[in-house]
Amino acid sequence: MSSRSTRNVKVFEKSSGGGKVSTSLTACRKLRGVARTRLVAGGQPAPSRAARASAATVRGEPLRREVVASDARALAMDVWSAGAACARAPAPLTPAPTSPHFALAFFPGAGAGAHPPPHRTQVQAAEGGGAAAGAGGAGRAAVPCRVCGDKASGYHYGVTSCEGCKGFFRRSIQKQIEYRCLRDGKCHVIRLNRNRCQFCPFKKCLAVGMSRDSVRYGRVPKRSREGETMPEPVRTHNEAGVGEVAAAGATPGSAAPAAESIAAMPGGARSETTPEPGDGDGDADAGLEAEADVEAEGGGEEPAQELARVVLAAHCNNNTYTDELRRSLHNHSIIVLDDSDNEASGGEAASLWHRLAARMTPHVHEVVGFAKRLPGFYSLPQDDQLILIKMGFFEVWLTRAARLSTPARLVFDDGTAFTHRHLEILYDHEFAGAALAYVAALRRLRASEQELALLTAGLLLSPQRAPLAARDLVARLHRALDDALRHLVSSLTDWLGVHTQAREGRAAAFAAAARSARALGRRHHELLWWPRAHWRRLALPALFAEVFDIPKAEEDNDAPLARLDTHNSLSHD
Amino acid sequence: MSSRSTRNVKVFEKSSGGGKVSTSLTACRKLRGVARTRLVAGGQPAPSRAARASAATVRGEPLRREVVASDARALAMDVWSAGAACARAPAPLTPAPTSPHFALAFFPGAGAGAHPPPHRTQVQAAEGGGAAAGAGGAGRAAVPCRVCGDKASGYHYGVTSCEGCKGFFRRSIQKQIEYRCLRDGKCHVIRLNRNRCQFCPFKKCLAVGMSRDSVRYGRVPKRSREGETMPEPVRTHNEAGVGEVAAAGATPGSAAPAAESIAAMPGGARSETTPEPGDGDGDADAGLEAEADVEAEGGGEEPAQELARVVLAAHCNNNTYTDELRRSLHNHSIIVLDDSDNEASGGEAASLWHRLAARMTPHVHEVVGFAKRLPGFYSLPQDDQLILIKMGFFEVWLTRAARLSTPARLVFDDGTAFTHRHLEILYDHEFAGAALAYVAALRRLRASEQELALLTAGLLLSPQRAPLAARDLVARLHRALDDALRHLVSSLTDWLGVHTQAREGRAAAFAAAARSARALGRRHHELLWWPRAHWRRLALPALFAEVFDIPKAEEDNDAPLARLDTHNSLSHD
DNA sequence: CAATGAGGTCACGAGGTCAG
DNA sequence: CTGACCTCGTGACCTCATTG
Repeated sequence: MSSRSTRNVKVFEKSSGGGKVSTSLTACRKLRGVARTRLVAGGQPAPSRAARASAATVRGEPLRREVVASDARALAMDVWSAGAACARAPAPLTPAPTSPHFALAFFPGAGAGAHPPPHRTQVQAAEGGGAAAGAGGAGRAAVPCRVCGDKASGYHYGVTSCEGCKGFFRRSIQKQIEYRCLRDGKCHVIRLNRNRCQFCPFKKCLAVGMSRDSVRYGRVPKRSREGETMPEPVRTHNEAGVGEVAAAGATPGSAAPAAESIAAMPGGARSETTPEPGDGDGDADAGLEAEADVEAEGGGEEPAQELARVVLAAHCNNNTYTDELRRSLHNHSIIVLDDSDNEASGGEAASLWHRLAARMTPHVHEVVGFAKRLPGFYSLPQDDQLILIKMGFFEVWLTRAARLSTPARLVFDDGTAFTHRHLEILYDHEFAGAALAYVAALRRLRASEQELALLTAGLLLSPQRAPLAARDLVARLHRALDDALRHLVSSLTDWLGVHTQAREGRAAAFAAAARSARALGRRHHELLWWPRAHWRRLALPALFAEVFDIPKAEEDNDAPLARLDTHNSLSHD
Repeated sequence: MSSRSTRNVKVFEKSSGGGKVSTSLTACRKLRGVARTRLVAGGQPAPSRAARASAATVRGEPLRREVVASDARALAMDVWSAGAACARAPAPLTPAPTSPHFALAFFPGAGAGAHPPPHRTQVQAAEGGGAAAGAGGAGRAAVPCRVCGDKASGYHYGVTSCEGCKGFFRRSIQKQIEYRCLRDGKCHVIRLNRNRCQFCPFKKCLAVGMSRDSVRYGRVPKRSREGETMPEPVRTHNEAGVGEVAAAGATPGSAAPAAESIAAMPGGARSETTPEPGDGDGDADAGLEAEADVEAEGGGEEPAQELARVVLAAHCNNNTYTDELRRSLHNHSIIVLDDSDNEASGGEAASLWHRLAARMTPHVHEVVGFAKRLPGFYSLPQDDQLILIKMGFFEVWLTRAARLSTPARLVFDDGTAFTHRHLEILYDHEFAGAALAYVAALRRLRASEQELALLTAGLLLSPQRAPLAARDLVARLHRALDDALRHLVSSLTDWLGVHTQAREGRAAAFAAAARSARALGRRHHELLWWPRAHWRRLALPALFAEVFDIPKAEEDNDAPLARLDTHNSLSHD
């Protein structure tokens, strides 16, 4: 069967719907692992493409690295288990209906019995040398699945993963299966035992950032193909325009954290399972490097700048409300929700809550990812981490959303907008006004990416949150962030030749913004009484419900996150 | 054969007949693997290029396929859909997949993944200057794709668009794929979710003016590089009898069924079948986006200009009464119908009706194509679409024909002319005079192509047409067109340094022309009593009869205009 | 020639399939 | 149920025709 005949078959099939063609595949397939590219290349007229292709296609053979991975993990665990353990037990003041699982979902490390290793250093050192950085060759070792460590087959649902986890995740989502762990919900997910339990692996999938929304279609963007690992435009130092420059540099990674780096993910933190970014480093986001640096030594730079850099990276890699998105939305219509469907007692409110939840929920992931990459966050007790996220989410989200919004409406990343009226229905008149005012004020500030990063980080790490077990630590972290922000502002305005007063003014403005945000956050939590009261009828997305402590469908109190992002268009009854 | 018949979840449908795709997916499914499996034997999965290529390259014969959503339930997690679409059982954990039947019946559609915010091409942006809204002229970073907002890579098919939308549109046209929306056909198309649905993005493509006929070779006219000015969609090529030449060298395909129905047209589009019985009028929608509200901060074009651009594109691509044609006709003799053959009671009239129909019918295609590309037209209920076309056709046609005509005769594109006397025979004395007067008035206006486009668009989208279900929407659309025309007129006259009065005068003149046209249209429909009464003897062209609601030869009385929707208007020829 | 857009190419990932 | 494998739509790039 020559290629031609195959073609014909194809054609034929194409038109009628048959399912063949594979014939020729068989032939090719045999050779594949060896040098399929080569073959193909030979026949192709375009040399350049062939070259590119081969470089891209040829992948090492399945390489068993579990051992390595395990080892690394074990190491990390040892180092951290102590602290983690301590932290977890004592916290008696859990917020509302916090289910341990919620925590687990976000902090897979805990599930494994230890905290994720903030110190990637060791791991990376060990791994990095061997794989990526190594000899200049393009020889990249098999990339590990971020969920189970098996050999990844590609980038699926936003995460470098294997066929198994990919399929598992797909099925879970499609069929909306609810899982439950027979054990303690802390199974360690690795290839060897990933089928023992479904709940834990699924949880892990989510934890590492799998989401149907994190799809990357089409061929991989840039290179990352070429052999040499060109040290990305790593900004060695913070120059005057730090904020801007950094933003520019890191944004591509953030808008597409997923796409760009095979290693990095929006979900943020890498879990203990994946010891290292593998090849991803080449185009891995600067953020990782920054973080690594910090942990490693943090030498050279000023602490404040260093912190700012890390926070910026965390921000850029976990935020989809980018300027770019704003720009693209500007050129299109903003869709104001229609008020068509509703009426009935609270019908409209219910509808709005659904809409709101649908658009807000995806960002929970981002904020969590962001939090996880904030220096020191990991060292907090688990419960504190949860509290901070639950209490700070709205504030951070609103602050980010301000970028797309206008004084008249809150605009989401899909272009839909909530007007004052909508907010009024959801919350109340005062709140609606206050929220929009906050947004407007923030916009007037024209905060840079760097400033936003520090501001939101500060909102998240607020020591005055209710019952924090490690309030002192949080306070310390917060102060550091605050200093960094002030430092940044003054250095910037300084650079711009602004008077001291103006400088102070800007710093004060940020402080005021933070206060406003926190006030809004508090009020927001109070106003959640409505959805809490109507939770049964609302059936909001699980994750949304979790963050805001809204009771959710009774049945599975165990597998809360199972439905994560499986938000659904609910019933209108 | 069996192997052929089993494909995926895709169901194929032969061209015409508004075939429904209701065939069961399930049925097809099981068989499939059998035929295929064995190939696997070989070994590794080789993305055999040969196979791939054939699949991609071959332009199969015209084959219409309906891509059906593989899993309707997938939308469960749709975060983007505003209104929850299918209300599934309230039970949150229903693992039960929606019955395929259900899915097909209501939400047959393309299942697709989501698009993440992945990669952002390395934008050289680098500068963080304030977002000077608008006129800055200075280096405007990345121009956005008019379809999805992504970074545009150029001007494709008549629209500034990105590689993705460009490729998507090309494939859609080449393969003549029929899409369906899983939801309500109102998905907001943006980069982030453009892959979730195919129907809506395609609709959007058409809505913003994409057309294969809008080819523009060579470098872009002048500026427009950033400034966004609408350069006349050059209509470079347009062979003689253009009508709608079978563009695409592709589709050497078999004999394409001569689309003899209002349905088929190049501007082609598919309309959403299954108009929700409930809210036929549907509110705003994608099509509207073109003229929908634009965020206050201003961004891209003025809504009016945007609308004008789209309408102009639609006009230029669906009108053979061009200036060029006028010029070429000038160099030849206008053929005045001779009165030789006739006599007999009405003999002459019958003959004239035939001649008229023969020359007018081809333009039905054009007007339909034009209508289909008017922003918002798609969102109208099917019945309204039909009504508007039926009622507006004559007016639009006459307005267009004015270009070739003279105060004494109506000239068709083949050079034949109908004098007052002819018209008198066909209609009546008053009408003949009025029609010629209208033509004369219009000629005196010396309307530009852009003005003509907006004028005719306004004629088509007249809210006062009889029983429109979505009269409000039509009214809105009409107002937008009206505004655009007024805006155009004033800006133009302004530019020419004309006095305000003259400006007003011109705007008023167009308004008057529109009124005249509509009056003529109404009268024309009344005067159709004659051909309606003599339909049996006349045996006029089906399409002609269809537009004017004249009984026609028995054949298919069933699906007269019904074919409008089911038809894939993209088939050329 | 350079610029530009149509169209082709083909790696890539979603999602389906079906032995195991 | 799992997961290796398959098909196909996607979209970043590439080639080529056209035009200033």
